[in-house]
Amino acid sequence: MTSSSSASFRLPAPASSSRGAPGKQPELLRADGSPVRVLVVDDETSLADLLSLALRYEGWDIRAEGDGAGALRCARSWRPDAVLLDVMLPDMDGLTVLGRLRRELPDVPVLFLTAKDAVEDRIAGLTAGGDDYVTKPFSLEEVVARLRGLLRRAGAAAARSESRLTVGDLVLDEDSHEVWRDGQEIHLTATEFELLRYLMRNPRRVLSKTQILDRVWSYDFGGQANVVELYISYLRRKIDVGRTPMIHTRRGAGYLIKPGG
Amino acid sequence: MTSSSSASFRLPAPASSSRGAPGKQPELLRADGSPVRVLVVDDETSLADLLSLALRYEGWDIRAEGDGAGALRCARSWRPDAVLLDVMLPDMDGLTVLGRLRRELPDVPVLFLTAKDAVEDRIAGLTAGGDDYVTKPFSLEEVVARLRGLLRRAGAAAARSESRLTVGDLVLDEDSHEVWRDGQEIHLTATEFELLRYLMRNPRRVLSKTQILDRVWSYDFGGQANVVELYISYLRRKIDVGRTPMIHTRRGAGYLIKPGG
DNA sequence: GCGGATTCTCAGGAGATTCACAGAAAGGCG
DNA sequence: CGCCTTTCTGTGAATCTCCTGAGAATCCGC
Repeated sequence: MTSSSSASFRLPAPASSSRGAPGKQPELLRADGSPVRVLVVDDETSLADLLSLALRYEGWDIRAEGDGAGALRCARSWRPDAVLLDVMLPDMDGLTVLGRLRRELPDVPVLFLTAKDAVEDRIAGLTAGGDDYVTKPFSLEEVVARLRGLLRRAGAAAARSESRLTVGDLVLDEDSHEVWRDGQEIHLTATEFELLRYLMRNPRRVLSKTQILDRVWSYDFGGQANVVELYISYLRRKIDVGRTPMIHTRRGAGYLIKPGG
Repeated sequence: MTSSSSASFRLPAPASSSRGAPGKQPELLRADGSPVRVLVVDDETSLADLLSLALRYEGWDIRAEGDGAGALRCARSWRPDAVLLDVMLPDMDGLTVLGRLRRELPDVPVLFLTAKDAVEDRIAGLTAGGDDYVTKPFSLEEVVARLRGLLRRAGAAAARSESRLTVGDLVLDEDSHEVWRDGQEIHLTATEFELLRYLMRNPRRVLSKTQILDRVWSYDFGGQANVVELYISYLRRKIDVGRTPMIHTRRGAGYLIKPGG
């Protein structure tokens, strides 16, 4: 076997200032400092494009393939650090692709994309090796979060401590889905949690309602943009009530979160 | 039993490097600090792949072989710390393989995989020397646990003879299968025990119902995901009744266990 | 082979969550 | 200051998730 080129990841020194990539929190990097490589495999071009765009924005190196053959070719030559794999592909069974992929990249984590109606014929063992999956339709935040989780766990232990986001006295744990403000635990619903995570991953940055909608709600959401206002309101009630507000409105622009004061 | 003929699972193949361990408890290591080596011998590729994947995720170094000849070759050159051996191999009798394996690796523990209808006393004889066995179909948690037990007892683990998991005042002994909450012993059925062990091996981490199903139920389970809810309910009745709850539901995400509070 | 223990399906119900709608409140501008 | 726009939030309904009792099927020890 070829010596595994699987990179171990490390985190750059934590800092609160923005960095190369879009003002995000600490980025995952390969051991040599180059960006993490993610292979996207989906035959629906629109989806693949959407995903590629979003993941690129995370500062990752993205390559997309539309079928199993291409995916395998790419895996072989490009050696990605993670794979985003639609289990329904045109040319070959998703599981076949997976099998060959694993033969090629034994230690690379895979995030599966599955249709929601395929839940019934679930595939045993899909998550057995620490892999994960999301069901369509998904939100981009969800995909990014899961992917980060996989990369984090697949990488060096050093990167493991980083399952928490912190802004001021507000802390969010991505593993346990717990949130604390000033040490006090706060219960959030799934949507509230994803919204807050998105805000906290972009501290001090104005996010428009459209951006939030595109990012936190699933891509097929057809409702009113006003849900964002509603959920911001919910969040405020839970984390800003009676304290120095951290969520701020920029009229005509959007919302942002920043440490109190 | 819904004979969901849907997807028979096919998974990847072996390879020789190790993926970082998950956010697990103490890891087993060899004396020199390198990962423990486990040789998987099974002619059913899908099973061998599934096992390789799961064991690799434990942080172990895995190699897989499909027949007795390959197994012996690998044993000789690679010197594994444990062997996972299907007693039904195409080219030679399981006993023969075992015999030669023993000549090669006298002190290495072996975990047998056997069909459920296999003659029990024959296996009993095989395990006389401190080896162990699991019957197909098995759950990954079971295999991993047994393997950990064997390795621990064989001393490959550098002083890490921890057979107990502790989360708050909840204690689980993997050797005796006993469980205590606040000093009081609690009787659990086999499935309840495995579920609790899985939760306790991943404290403060949200585990989805799919993850739990993939890990705690046997790989051929074709039933409804709602068994997980049921067993969570059983567990709560036994360990959380009238006390500070330790098992928590994260709606839309999964379950997690954490010390009271 | 018998009887209790265990595993699992099914389905009803409780409760949580999501979201639209609409009026109230706040901000901005002439 | 009055008016228009944008944002906030109360209400309620539809939906979804989860919990659990009941009972059938199966396993296991004796």
